[in-house]
Amino acid sequence: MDVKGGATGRRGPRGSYAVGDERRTRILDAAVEHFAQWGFHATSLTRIAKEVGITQGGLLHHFRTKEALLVSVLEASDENDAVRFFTEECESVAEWFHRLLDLTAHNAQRPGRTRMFNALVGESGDPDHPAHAFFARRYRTLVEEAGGSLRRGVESGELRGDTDCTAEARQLLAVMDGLQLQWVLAPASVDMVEQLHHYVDRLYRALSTAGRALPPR
Amino acid sequence: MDVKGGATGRRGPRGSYAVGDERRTRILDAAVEHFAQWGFHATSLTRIAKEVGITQGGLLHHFRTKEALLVSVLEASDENDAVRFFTEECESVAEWFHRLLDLTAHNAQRPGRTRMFNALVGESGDPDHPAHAFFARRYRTLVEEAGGSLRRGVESGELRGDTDCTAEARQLLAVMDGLQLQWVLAPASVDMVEQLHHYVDRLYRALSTAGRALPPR
DNA sequence: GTCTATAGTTCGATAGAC
DNA sequence: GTCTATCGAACTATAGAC
Repeated sequence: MDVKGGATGRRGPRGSYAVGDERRTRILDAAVEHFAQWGFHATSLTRIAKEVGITQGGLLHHFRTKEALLVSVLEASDENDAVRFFTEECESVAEWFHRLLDLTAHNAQRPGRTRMFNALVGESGDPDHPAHAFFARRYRTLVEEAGGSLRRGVESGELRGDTDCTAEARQLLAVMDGLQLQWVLAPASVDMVEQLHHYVDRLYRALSTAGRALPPR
Repeated sequence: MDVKGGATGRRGPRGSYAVGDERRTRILDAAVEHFAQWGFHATSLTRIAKEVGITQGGLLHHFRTKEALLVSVLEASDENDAVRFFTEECESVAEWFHRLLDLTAHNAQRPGRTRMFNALVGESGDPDHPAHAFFARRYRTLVEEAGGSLRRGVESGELRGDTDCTAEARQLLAVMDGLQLQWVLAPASVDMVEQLHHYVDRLYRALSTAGRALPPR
């Protein structure tokens, strides 16, 4: 959580940059909503600035360019997502599946971020999109990490030896993303958690050596 | 394939609007690529016009507003997609699954349209987006039709009686959409057809009364 | 059917006052 | 750290000539 420029103030009660940091956070939060609604290209810095009560010039003091703002938003939100839920080691694949359900439940609690990811992932198919490299790398990483979790399950004997871990990882991510697309368009009609549970339940039945449905926590 | 305004000219060799129709088609094709790259809001009519060799004013003769162009693009491409692949009755669920694989293979052959759908679906989570109603209705329809195909399979005895047709339909659409997102970002790393085949194969094994993998065509 | 011209906005980014 | 002012550019849509 670094600060702008070369600030050297130290944190503390009424620390010297506590105010600036809070403004930064408010900008990031507003930016999420705007990227969600407009995508990157059509998002207006002026509108974001107005929302947090400053001018466009004032906003550019915190983020030098529109693209820098995008990068900050993506990095800040990914840190609290995939890293927290995906990367951590799990004692079992079953537990890891439950973590994915937790993540999905969490996403349903913050429509802004979920909608933003839908909008930006879709846009960033264009190789010239400023987030293209970010999302390409993100999926590569997520497939590797999810695949690794499954592979450990194979090695521990929890999953069958003929499991195609990479393919299953990709498929799992696809289901989660696809459910998010449908949920954003009709939140009342789609229960993401229930749907994903339905999926991992059958998946566990197919892949586990026990051949049983996903055990509860 | 109706024409602009209230044109009443009849088609024929050198028909009165054959030229205009071809221009219209070229505009629509170009628009697909631009909506794919920029989404709706950030797409520029001037750039589309330049691509087909006319001016922005000339383009607006064929489509009175940007939004009218979007609607035309969506309606034209949906007609040749879901309707052709999804709606038709199938003699069996197995055959219907093979049709979905055909559709996926078809989508892999036209990255422009596939990317456009990714970009617009993501953007249209915003209720104010000009395509929001279109996509909300589209998923409602597709879930109904896909669910209907499965339900006929239950009634014919091909699928188990306890199949949750609506949930399976939603899940199937989610997998297809999610795979498209990953494929657009890394076409060389993701084989959509193979991945979907992997999915429907297991799905058929789980849902069919025979309990066997998807039979080949 | 396509052009030019233009009205009326809005945009990202820079520069400098305070 | 925020503001004002401003530049240069792009945008949608309209109006009217040909």
